[in-house]
Amino acid sequence: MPAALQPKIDETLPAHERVYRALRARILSGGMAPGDSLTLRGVAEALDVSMTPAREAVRRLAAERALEMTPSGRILVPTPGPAQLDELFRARALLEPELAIRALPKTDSRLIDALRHCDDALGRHVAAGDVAGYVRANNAFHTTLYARAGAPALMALVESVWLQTAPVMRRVYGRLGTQALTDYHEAALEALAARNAEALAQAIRDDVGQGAALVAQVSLDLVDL
Amino acid sequence: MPAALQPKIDETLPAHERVYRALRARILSGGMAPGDSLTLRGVAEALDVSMTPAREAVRRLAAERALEMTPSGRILVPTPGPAQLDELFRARALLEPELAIRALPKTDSRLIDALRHCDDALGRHVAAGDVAGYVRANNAFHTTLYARAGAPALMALVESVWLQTAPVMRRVYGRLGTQALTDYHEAALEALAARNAEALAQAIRDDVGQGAALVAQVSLDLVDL
DNA sequence: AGAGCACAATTGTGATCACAAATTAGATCG
DNA sequence: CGATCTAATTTGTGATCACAATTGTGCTCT
Repeated sequence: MPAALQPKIDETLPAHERVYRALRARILSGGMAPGDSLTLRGVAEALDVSMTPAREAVRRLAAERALEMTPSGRILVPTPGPAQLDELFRARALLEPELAIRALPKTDSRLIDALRHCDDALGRHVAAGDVAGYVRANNAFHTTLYARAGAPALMALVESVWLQTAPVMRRVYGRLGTQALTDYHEAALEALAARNAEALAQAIRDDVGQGAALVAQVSLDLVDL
Repeated sequence: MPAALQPKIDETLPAHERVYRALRARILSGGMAPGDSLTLRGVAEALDVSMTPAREAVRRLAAERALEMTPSGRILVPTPGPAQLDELFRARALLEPELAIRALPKTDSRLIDALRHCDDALGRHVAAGDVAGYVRANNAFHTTLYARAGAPALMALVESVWLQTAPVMRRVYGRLGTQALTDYHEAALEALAARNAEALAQAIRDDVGQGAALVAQVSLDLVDL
């Protein structure tokens, strides 16, 4: 378990919240691989808090299915099988177009600029072969768009799914080296600018579908690790 | 905060798990109204545990958005507004047909019998005007069906949504007295027996839509409480 | 050399306590 | 009589500790 767990953390926040955000950011950015194990004392020491807030943060992540606590009490990053990954991408395909459509009427040029900025950064990271940067920019694109929907309940569901898929995606992109990825974000941006709800939904579905296809392609290789 | 918080609890389970299940069951069965407040010491004392496991259980429910912890630290049952209720029923309309369809190929006569049993009990409770019984039977019907899908990731998402809607539904049914409710469960059972996926999905969508309509009908009256 | 076993270290669980912030209650003043 | 300020109480937070179960390790015996 490497250090550098705390990039930029507000000191005034409660300890359990700081731990939660640190772990969450690390999971989303691909800093943890499926099967990795954690200890409460390790997390607590890394973030300089006691065991109590560390436990609360871990249990909160476990409730979001981002971490798993085995009956015996061990804490580990879940290893979703092909069936579970299918569930998760199906949930994305159902929920994310809804969020995008709800964001559409609230879209302005500033949002489109911000999204285009995310997409540019994404393209740069692909060109540079920076997997971590790619994952981060991809997260930023979707999160920025969906946040505009102003739908916290739906957003929470999607974020739980992203937390569950993040560890595998990091591995998937690492395997494929971000090669030959069709950029459906461009299509989404065009639909956004044209105020075309159906085209937007389709672009999101395609983007999710591409992720699902990549995972399916690699998931067979992953079993033998 | 009344007693009778523990109906039937395994003593061997960890304390935090017992507390979680007790609170969860109480929320799902309509035992808590939106805006109700809890205290860690109150929960702990009611279930005869210390504050630590009570806190973990409450925070777990908070992660599932079944409870809310205000910045100042108060614990209360959320009061979703019309916009959030729309989100939640939209999520149900998107996710639950998927679960039903996944349960279809695994359906056998035993499952149909179990579901019909739930539906019968539901009808009895409607006739008797037993709101709590109605809510419980309705939960049992959907949970039994969806569990057959064998899709834990999707199931977790749906359960989070149910936890969020449960407190309002109890109030809604209490207001309407379970009057004149079209029983879409019958249609679902027929589609299940006929192995008709589309009809099944439509029955579920109708059922969810009816719930959404009821909430919309009553939500205006609820603001002035 | 490999399987079985006992001992030691690790680890999650839960209780207790001190503390600070927030809420409530009560008294006082206008 | 009502508003406001103050004090007492309530309440969540987080640290520490003891304990039991699990895990890891090194040794022994075959």
